[in-house]
This record gives sequence, structure tokens and C-alpha cells, in this order.
Amino acid sequence: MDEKGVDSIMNILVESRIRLVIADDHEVVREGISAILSHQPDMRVVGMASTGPDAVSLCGRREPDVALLDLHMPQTDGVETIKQIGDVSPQTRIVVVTVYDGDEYVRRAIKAGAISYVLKSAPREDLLLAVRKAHLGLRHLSGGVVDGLAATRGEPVLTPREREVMELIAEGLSNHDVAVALNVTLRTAKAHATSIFRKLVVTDRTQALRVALRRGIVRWM
Amino acid sequence: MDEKGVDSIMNILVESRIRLVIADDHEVVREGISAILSHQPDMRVVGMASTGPDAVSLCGRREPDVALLDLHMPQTDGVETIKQIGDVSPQTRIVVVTVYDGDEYVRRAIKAGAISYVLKSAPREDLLLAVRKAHLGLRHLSGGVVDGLAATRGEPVLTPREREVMELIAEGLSNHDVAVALNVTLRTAKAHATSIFRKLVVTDRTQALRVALRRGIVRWM
DNA sequence: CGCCGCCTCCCCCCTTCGGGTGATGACAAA
DNA sequence: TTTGTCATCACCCGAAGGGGGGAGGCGGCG
Repeated sequence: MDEKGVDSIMNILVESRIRLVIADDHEVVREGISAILSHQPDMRVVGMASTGPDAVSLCGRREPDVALLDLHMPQTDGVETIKQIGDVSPQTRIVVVTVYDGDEYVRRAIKAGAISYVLKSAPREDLLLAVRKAHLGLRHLSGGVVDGLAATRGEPVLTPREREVMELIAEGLSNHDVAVALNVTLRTAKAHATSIFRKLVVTDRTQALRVALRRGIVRWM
Repeated sequence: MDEKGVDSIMNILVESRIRLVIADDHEVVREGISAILSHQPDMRVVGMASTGPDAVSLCGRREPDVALLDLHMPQTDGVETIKQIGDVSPQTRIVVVTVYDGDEYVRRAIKAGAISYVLKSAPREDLLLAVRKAHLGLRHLSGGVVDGLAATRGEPVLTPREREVMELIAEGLSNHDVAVALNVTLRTAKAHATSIFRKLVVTDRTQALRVALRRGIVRWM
């Protein structure tokens, strides 16, 4: 093979690399993911962002094959960001990379359009596999995530109204204040609370807050 | 200057680099910190660990100038790890690198022997500055951390017993169960709870849990 | 020494919470 | 249509939570 042939093959290889965008508010994490991925011969990081809106506009401009996205960024609703990226760059597969393994986070992210969910604590193989599978349109979930989902499978899910009440409880509101906030009577607020406690298998609002935080039913800051 | 001269100067430079150990349970974070620091001409990463005990033994073997330590690692008490590193490698300066900005975390880490406290969300300059200052024995705190400490300065501090009660409350125990757990009467448990609520400026245990989590008075998982 | 903070316990009082049980209308799926 | 879920509201009632005040022992500290 002559020089030209090698060159064109090289070009094809470079051009066919998986084009990646990384979005995370922690610089060390961006650098870490970038360091791991950009050493892969079949991958290429084409942009990084540190906020949700930046990530959206970046994906709109670069239209990457895969976007790695942290759900938790300041002034950013992770789920909303996923949807917006889907709007501006429909062919981009979104891999959520985060520390949260609450099953509600996973559920919502997947529902919003994310194809995969990888934990920051996962080994790098997991991350690499998720990216490559995502590029092929295949779903991939970190081990811990799958366990979490399996453990809660079949468990009752909070209704929208109940989740709303749960969020107010998580903010420290009493049943009375919840009732006022939602423009319902105290009885109704209590009924929702009781239903929530039953579903979360707890006996009071403090325990409910614990479970809701762990499960990702309410977000923390 | 001849070749040999250049070589020996290079050797001196390399040998005089700040020797670093990185401990974090998230591989992407380890890689990120490593990527940022190892590109600095005056720094050199001599080891990485992913658990507290590993970090301790690693510091014992390598005796680095600076150890970057995440407070939150599985099966690991961050404060205890700091103390142990101080024991096995007294000349190592410990820089805590973490996501938590609760002032109690900072207080405890500093008290246990950490010289600095940097947030993962801080810009890389902050991290680099902290490492260089730590090497010189100078304290450095991330901006957000300083604010957090300033905001709570002069505020009442929970007594040891109160913190103990707060932790039980955070685990979802009722006043009665707290009393049983601590082998005191219900009145005493309630008295502690009341005192805690007054100090945290809240009206009930659910709000107390919120504040305690945010302030780092109790740890989450 | 006296003072103060901490921990312990006690009293009374009222509010809030949570369980049990039941009911209504709305709306959607089968 | 029947069935089911959801959201709303209701009653009773015991348990728990929380505020107020007070008090004794104990240890540190000026």
C-alpha cells in the first residue's frame, strides 16, 4: 500500500471515530472522562460543557454521536437537558454519567431519552462499553444501577400528586402547610402523606425523607 | 552548558517535584486530578488509591509530600483516614478534595489534620494552588467553603451528645427510640431534640434533618 | 471559690402526626 | 359497562412531637 492509501485509511479511521461531548460541572470529572476516552483509538472528544444550557447548544452545534451528561449541574434540570439535547440533535445518544443511583433518577433519565446510565464509581470499562454500545444504539446500565432497579421492581410508584406532596414534605412543611400550599384540606394532605408512607414502607415523614432522598424521588439541592 | 549539566539539572528538577498521592473511589475523578496535576512541571503523581486503607498504606510506603483525599469512600471513614495518614507519614500534607461543602465536614477534616479543603467543583487553579500551598505548609480553602464557614461563624455548635441524638434522628428514629438507643428517658431525648431544633433554628425533626445534611452535621450514607 | 455549660430528669400543655375506615366524583382502561 | 386508579374529603383516636418552665449533679475555668 502506498503512502496515499495509508493516509486515506487513517483519515477514514479518524473520521469514523465516535464523536463525543462531555458535560459535567466538575472540572476534574470532565478531565477524567476526557482523559480516559480520548486515549481510545475509536473515540474523539469534540467538546465539553459545564452547564445544561451549554451542553444543549454544544450538542446543537457539533451534533456528536454520544453525549456524556451529568444529571446534577447548577442551575440545570438534568431531565430537561436530556430532552432539549434530543430536540436539537436527535441522532445524539445520551449517556448519563452521575453519582446518583436512586432508581427514580434512572427511571426519569431513561424516560426523558437517555439511552444509558453509568455511575461515576463504575470502572472505566463500564464507561467505555456504555459509550460504544450507545453508539450502536444499545442500552447499558451500570451494575449498581441494575441492582437498584431490580430491587424496586414491582414496588408501588408514587402518583404525580404524591410526589408533589413528598417534595413539600422534604422541604420541611407540615401537613397543614402542605395543604395550604396545594390548596386542599388538611385531610387530603394527610391522606396523601399516609399513602406515601405506605408505599415507601416507612412510618413517619422523617424516614420518608430518607428513603425519598436515597431513591431519588426528591432531589437534593 | 553541556549535555551532562542539562541532565543533572533536569534530574534535580524531577527529583524536586512535589510528590503526590491521589485517593478517590471514582476512577474518573482520579484520572481527572491526575491528568491536571501530572501536566504540571513541578508535580508528580506517585500513587493512587481507591479506598481509605489503601490510601493509608500507600502513603506509608511512598511518603508523598501531598495527599489528595476524598472524604467519601466506601467502607471508609474519611476523618479516620486522615488521622491514620498523619500517623504513618507525618510529613505528608493532606488536601481534602470532595463535593461536600457542609461546614461540619470541613471542621472535622481540618481538626483531624487536613491542611486544606478543595471542592471538586472548584476550578483547576484552585486545586493547583492548594497543592502548592500545602507543599509549603500553607492552608487553602475553596471559595465556597470559606463562605460556608463564615456563614456559620458564631452560630451555636451542637454538643457531642446533641450530635449523637441528631444522628439517630437522621436515621429516622422517634424520640422514644432515641431514648432507648441512648439508655436515657424519653424526657431527656426530647430535651436534646428541643435543644437541637433551637440551635438549628428549625421547628421539627424533618427540617432538622435537612439542615443537618446540608451543614454536614450528619453524613449521608 | 463561684459561675457556667452540659447532661440528665421532671412537670404541664397543646399541636401535630399517623392509622384505621370509609366515601365521593372524575377519568381512563378493559 | 365494569373495573380500577386517582384525588379529594371526612371522622375518630391514640401516639408522638414540641414549647415552656424548672432542677440537680458534674466538670471546667476564671
